Amino acid sequence: MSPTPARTSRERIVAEGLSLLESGGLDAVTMAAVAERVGVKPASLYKHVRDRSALVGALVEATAVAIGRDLAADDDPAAAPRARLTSLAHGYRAFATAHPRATALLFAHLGEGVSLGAEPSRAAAAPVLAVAAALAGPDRALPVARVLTAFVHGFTTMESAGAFRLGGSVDEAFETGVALLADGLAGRRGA
Amino acid sequence: MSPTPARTSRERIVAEGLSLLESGGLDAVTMAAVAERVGVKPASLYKHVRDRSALVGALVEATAVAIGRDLAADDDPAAAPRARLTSLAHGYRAFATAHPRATALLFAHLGEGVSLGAEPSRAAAAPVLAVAAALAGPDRALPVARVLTAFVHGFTTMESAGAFRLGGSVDEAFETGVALLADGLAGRRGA
DNA sequence: ACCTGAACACCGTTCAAGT
DNA sequence: ACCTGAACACCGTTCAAGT
Repeated sequence: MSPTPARTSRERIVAEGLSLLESGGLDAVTMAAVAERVGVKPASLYKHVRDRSALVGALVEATAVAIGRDLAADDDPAAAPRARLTSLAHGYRAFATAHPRATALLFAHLGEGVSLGAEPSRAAAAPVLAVAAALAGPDRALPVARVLTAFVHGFTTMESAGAFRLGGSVDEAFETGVALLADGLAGRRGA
Repeated sequence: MSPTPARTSRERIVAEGLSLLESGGLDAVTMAAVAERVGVKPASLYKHVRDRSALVGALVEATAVAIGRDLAADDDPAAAPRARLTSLAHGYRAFATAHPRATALLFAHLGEGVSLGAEPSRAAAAPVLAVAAALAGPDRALPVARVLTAFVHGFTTMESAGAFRLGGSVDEAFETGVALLADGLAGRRGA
């Protein structure tokens, strides 16, 4: 008579999906594996999630919100713009080191129709836009934010994919990038 | 008596795999789909390729060689370093526009063991290293090349994933990035 | 209202059997 | 020496039946 209460939740499903993603890559995020982790049969997941691509979309969404929260928490609007840039870059890299697969997925082609929702997208972008505005002024904030995100995302993606195999210090390369962009912005400010 | 001659080849398989990759994403690169394209049954592919992950590895390898060739062909060692950087950045972006899925795969986690061979990796990196050396000197070439690749790869990955949705000119953002990096390098040259 | 077992289509892979 | 059909394990998904 009484309808059975939910034995799992979308939150648990997303949490276990993220865990599987980091431990085994996207291929390991299987409806069967997620179901087993949350203690339910595969078919039951469809009561909580439309299908597997919606689940992957939810993983990306959760990741966007998390990185946005981390970066916003680390940002100090009262600090010097260059210090804010350094902190932002280090924060993104730290997040990418902790969650490499999820971070790589942030800007990947998912299914044809699948794309990040407007709100999570805004949450992730806000801290970068704020720092870019401080560095380059409000009317140059958007292109500068895109450049900063591209560098920091590209670098960390390559790093966690194991692309830097010619020796040398990867940390030094990252600092070089941050410094070059900061110097470029400083040079332009007077121009 | 006479053994049957091969009805397909690794080259055709790779070519059709790349075509499927660009038209439908990595999920569309199915042993069945590739086999049908090359006119053979799925099981026969295993005479030419170890398994699906080796096939994907071959797609990445072919892409690395192709982009290395394109970038090297466009580079003019006699040109001014800044012009060479601009040409390199535009060349990478043009390649990524023509082959977005393959370019994104260049620095993706593939299977656990799977990683790009040394030779294709070197072929792809060589033109970037050459331009970086011209811009920053031989002893700073490696970190600078990493920074340039990170920006250009990150930007084009985000662009083809449809990440730039806040309006504004994406072209302008790309030029901003190239100019910032060039300015940063120019400023540092005297330091 | 959620969970399950059974079923289906599809995919990667192997292998004995063909030529 | 390469190709094929048959077979197997696995995966995503649906749905009628349970509680």
